[in-house]
Amino acid sequence: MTKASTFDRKGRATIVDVGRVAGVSDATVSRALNKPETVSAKTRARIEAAIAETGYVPNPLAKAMVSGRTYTIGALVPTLNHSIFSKFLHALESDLSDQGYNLVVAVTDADRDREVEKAKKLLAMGVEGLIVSGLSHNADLLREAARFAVPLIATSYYEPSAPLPTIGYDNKIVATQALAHLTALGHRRIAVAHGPVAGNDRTRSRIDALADPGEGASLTFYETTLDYAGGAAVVDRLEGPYSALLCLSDVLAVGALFQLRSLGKRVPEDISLMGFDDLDASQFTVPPLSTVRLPIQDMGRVTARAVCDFLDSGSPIAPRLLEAQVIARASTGAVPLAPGASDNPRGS
Amino acid sequence: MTKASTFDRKGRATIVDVGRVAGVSDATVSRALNKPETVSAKTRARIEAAIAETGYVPNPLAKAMVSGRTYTIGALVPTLNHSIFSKFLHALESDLSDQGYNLVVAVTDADRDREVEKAKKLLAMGVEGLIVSGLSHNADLLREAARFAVPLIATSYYEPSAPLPTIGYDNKIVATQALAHLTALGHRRIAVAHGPVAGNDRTRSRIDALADPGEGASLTFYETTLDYAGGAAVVDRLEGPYSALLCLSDVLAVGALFQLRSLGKRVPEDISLMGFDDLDASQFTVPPLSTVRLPIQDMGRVTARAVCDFLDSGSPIAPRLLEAQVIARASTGAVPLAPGASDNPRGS
DNA sequence: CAACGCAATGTAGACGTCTACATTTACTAT
DNA sequence: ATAGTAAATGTAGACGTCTACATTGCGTTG
Repeated sequence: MTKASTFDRKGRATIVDVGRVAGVSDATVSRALNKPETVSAKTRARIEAAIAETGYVPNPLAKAMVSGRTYTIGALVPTLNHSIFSKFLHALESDLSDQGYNLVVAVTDADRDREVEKAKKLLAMGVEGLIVSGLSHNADLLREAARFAVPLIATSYYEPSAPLPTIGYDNKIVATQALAHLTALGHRRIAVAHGPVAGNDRTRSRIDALADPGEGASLTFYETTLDYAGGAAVVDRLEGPYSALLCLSDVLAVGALFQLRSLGKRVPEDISLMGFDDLDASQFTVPPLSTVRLPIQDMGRVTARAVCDFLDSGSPIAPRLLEAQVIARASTGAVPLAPGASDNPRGS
Repeated sequence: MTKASTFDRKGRATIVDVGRVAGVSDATVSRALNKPETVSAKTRARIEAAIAETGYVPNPLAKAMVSGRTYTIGALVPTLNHSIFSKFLHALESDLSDQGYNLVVAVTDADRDREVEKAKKLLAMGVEGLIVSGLSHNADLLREAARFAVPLIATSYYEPSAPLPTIGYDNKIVATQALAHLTALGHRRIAVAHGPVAGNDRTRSRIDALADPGEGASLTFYETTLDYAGGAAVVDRLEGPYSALLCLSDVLAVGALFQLRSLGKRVPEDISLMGFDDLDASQFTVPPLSTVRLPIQDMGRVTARAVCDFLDSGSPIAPRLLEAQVIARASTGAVPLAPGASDNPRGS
């Protein structure tokens, strides 16, 4: 009943106030809180009453200061508007949380300078680990992480020789898998749509992997903006008798699909369409989209485990390759028998 | 050049070590760091050298402990897999960051108990503010926030009489706006698809607002899962001659659209289709989706400002109504003249 | 040259919690 | 009863940084 009025030096009661009220020392209160079995039941009861009376709540900062731990991990992502990243964060948060860690999120807008800037903020607030996307970063990022002696992990990428541990898929292999799906269906003349290369090493690698397609295939690349409109735009720019359009992102593929259909092209009869990422929407488009499912969930899980293991027991963080999987749906099919017979009335 | 070897009591050099090397007291080092103008240029130079030599990096925890501030805000969202939430967080993070705050994210999976649980974790790590979605919460949530004397804001909701400040749109008004768009086009028999009501007060309010539609309109409600498949499923369950399908989420509408098209129904000739949220994809579907654009970006901005203003200058957090906007696109049209005359040959 | 004022730096203790070690208490076994 | 022991609690100081106040030193002014 006694209001906390006697304790509000700056408002909050401390462990010492609790001790005073309960008639014990602050050490005993601390023990009652952290190792209840070491304090007698009677005393514990008195302390609990005192806590209730004073409205004591532990000061997280003091605790962190003593333990030197914040149980906080920082993640830097280019954007939250792409489901690939939000899914990753979802999985990451889930697992970190299970292991008692919190997740701080910072958005970089794919800008390397902003990335370092925000990384510094995160470090200054005490994150114990830093997770970034991809491999191309401002050199200061590595330096800062090292200065603060905080582990730094790159995701969405697998490159064992990188200067920092990478956890993700191998973008080259993945691109090759997608291409293989198309060539196996007989496609040779293939258009490839992709988002901006600048500052996006994942896109870069995928393209590189396709540079020498083999199998007598010939690829033509179309760069565009990474959104539905970009996918649609590529369809308008398409030249030549492609039998397949490979989009290095499902967002592009869905955009392209809508545009193809509104132009009256049939998928896959006129042109096969393949995406990348396996968005939620991709299995519900008409026709359902063939795509490559990236191991995003796994990536979140594995990354979370790796950081936590490192922080909890010092096990070093090893690079880790995760496998992607081609999902063949109805948007890809065999090459039309008469390849030259492409008569499309006033198309595009 | 001298390695940090003399300072690694537990690894890191402290301000005291720097002082020792520079031949000054720790207070002077602290000042050199925080109010450089109060220390002579000569000393400052020596201190900087000492910092470089020792590899000193400030301990965020000690700093936070003294200042009593963490500059960290916690956000609890049901999921990160829905772009409505990730967009909100994107905007929120952006603005918080501009004002010098960090954002900790926790996912609740729309489970109230998990919500409190995670809220406690966030409070225990020292967040200075808590942001949640919607109005229905475990009672402990309010209590805990109060115990820690941390402001708690509900978003995606506007309800000035709520026990906590709300920043968002009025779900009833918004639903009414959508319905008005359809009735203005002459629709009277309307199917309404919505996600699970349990634990989702936003959906609840929208439905309530439609309970008494007026205008001689008659609505039938279909509950389904909140994903593309759910939207598609509703189409299959539809009974009766509806002239319009109103989906209380664009995800449902897009799912429904795909399904309608694969059944050969024309939109909007056979049935008008309206969504809710204005997803990125919604303007690129075929036909583009009429929808209600929710002020998500604004909500992030306004919420961020409100918390920061409160923390920085104590201005109380006031409820705030944000306006939604009907976006009329091609998926909605006038009611067909001969409502019964629906003869479409295997379309698409 | 004394007195003053200001700039630069040092001293000391606070912030709230934890913990190694010391002390007290109570009980058991002889 | 008495030493011995284990359980319960207290004492003191550490964690790293900040800051109010005290001190030092120097230059200016009359």
